Amino acid sequence: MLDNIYKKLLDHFGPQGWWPTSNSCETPEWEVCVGAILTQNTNWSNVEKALNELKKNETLEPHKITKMKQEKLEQMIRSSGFYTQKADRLKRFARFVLDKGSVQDFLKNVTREELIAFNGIGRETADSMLLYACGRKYFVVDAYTKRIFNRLGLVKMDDYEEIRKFLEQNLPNNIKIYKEFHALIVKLGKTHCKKEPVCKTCPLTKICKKKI
DNA sequence: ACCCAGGTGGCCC
DNA sequence: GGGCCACATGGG
Repeated sequence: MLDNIYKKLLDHFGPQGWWPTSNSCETPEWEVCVGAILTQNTNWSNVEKALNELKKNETLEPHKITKMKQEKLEQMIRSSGFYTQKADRLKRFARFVLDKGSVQDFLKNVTREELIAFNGIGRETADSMLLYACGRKYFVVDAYTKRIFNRLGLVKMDDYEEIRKFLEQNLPNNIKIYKEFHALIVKLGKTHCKKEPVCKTCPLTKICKKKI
């Protein structure tokens, strides 16, 4: 079933290529983690501006962020919104990562529980980092995922962990599919049926019981 | 002038 | 466990 949905979305939209990173960063995985924090309830284009600002000034690397004045960091990431909170989160997170030894040590050893326990990282941000930076099979559940799978009648709840487990139990054992599927769900959510329940052009129309 | 965006934490009950 | 609310910018 999920297989079928995945194929339809992939056919319709094509590969989304998440998570986008620039080639200019020494460690793309670190850039993914920074992006994951900056994109909390924020349009990606605003996040890109903030990331470009950090790259332009060569201050994206974790040790630079730990040393930077909070006020300076706030101004550099201003475009991503909630910049006071996010600057604080980034500074503490960079410290947290470096205290693991290195970015590579962090990626290899950090646990989901540790990430969620970190103030400023919730379930979705944790799973985004685990999947797209650490390369581990955790499905990222966002508001679109909840909305779409509820309207498809495949889940009947709003609970993050329940939905994540449902997806992980029914998805092929393939990390590329985890990565691509989440991105495709976001694409679908952004482009179709924002104002329910009309969905004439929805690529899932034929398998929808309810409209997405 | 609204409304939304690749959420989270802190309250409150 | 869920229901509100603040947090803030930029684009449609």
